[in-house]
Amino acid sequence: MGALCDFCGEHRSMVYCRSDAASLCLSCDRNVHSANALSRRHTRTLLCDRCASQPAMVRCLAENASLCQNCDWNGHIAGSSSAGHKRQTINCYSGCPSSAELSRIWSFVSDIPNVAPEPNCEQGISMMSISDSGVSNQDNAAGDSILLDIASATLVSDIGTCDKLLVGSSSGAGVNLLPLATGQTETAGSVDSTPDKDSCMQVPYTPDKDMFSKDSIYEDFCVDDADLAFENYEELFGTSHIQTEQLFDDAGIDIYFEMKEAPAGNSTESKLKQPANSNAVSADSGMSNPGVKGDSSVCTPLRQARSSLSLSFAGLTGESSAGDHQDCVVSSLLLMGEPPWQPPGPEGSIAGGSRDSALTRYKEKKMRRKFDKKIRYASRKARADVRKRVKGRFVKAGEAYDYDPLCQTRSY
DNA sequence: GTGCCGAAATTGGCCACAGAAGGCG
DNA sequence: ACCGCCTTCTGTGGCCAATTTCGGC
Repeated sequence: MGALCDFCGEHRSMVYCRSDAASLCLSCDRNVHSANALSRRHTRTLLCDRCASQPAMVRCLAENASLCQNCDWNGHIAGSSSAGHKRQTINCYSGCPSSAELSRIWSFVSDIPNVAPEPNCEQGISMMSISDSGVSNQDNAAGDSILLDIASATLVSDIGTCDKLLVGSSSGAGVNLLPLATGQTETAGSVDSTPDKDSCMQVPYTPDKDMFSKDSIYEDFCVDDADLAFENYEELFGTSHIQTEQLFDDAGIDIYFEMKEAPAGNSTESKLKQPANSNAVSADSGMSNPGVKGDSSVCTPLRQARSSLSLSFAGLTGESSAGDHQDCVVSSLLLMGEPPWQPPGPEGSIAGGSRDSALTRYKEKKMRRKFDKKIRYASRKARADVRKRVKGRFVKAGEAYDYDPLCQTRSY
């Protein structure tokens, strides 16, 4: 740490605002994000203790440090002595929490400076959205009520509940949980840190057996539920049905059913696939970069999936909450290196039947949706249905055609 | 285990045009 | 503020070429 606040340049930065792409001290964080309702929606998280430039994804309990994906990966790379460190997720928050509220929730952060209450910020903790999930929730059974609330909400966090957490609030403190912005999984319990959401590799982690031994976690992963997030998203932002459909198209999710079968211990390959930048947006940019296209040997399906993802959200960047949701929901679902319901390694091995079941359900739903394609303009469809074609292409009225949908005849 | 090759599967683009949307007087 | 005219943009389905994946050797 030690980087200065991007805003005031005086105080040590503590949190990272993804929407602003800025590291801020707590004081400036409150000032900046109390300006208006939109800025209050910016999701922030702790700054990485190691590089002090990226948002922290996990808290390493052994090192007592908040780490971004890159640093987490570098520090807990497979095979290293620290690979078994227990880690917990650090999710993002929004609103204008006071320093007291922050210190209450980020109990592991000992040096939260005092920040004067921001008069413009009417909503403090009630607006705040933070999730401090993981083992500490279980270990600190006597924690305060907020932590317990968070814990209870997080412990049930699977894909199916993700969207609920996003829009709802847990009981009591009214804390809204926001999934972490980048590839961090929503997996509760000990963190299965996924430093490389860009590749199909496996990463070291310390699984909470209780979490993953429950078949129900995997069994309950329901694409229907996951889809809900995107359907709601569509309702909120008007994205076309087809686009949302593409989010979970074959390449988009099938890779998560398939890739877990990849060898987990191939550190060489993993290294090769590790992105230079763990930032989700950057990673996506890289994917859309034509220069990357040449590398067809690396996880092509993933690239395709993410390509469609970036297209789907092409118009939703910027300051809006949509961008935040893109980060927090979509990224966490699709950009993570592995599916949250499937921890790597033997301990995470789930009965093949459950996996097949999930895969089957997904495929069935996908087929349904393909046939359920929404037609926005029935009149256009009606016209297209009767329009004459040449090799599938529409032809001008009166010109020669080789296919007439009405009578299947040719004009020549 | 690896590489090559052909087959199969998937993807994206093209076409014309009615109607929606927006700008302008 | 409302209206009419004009221009631009969008979406629709079938086919095909290009690309990717898969399986056999």
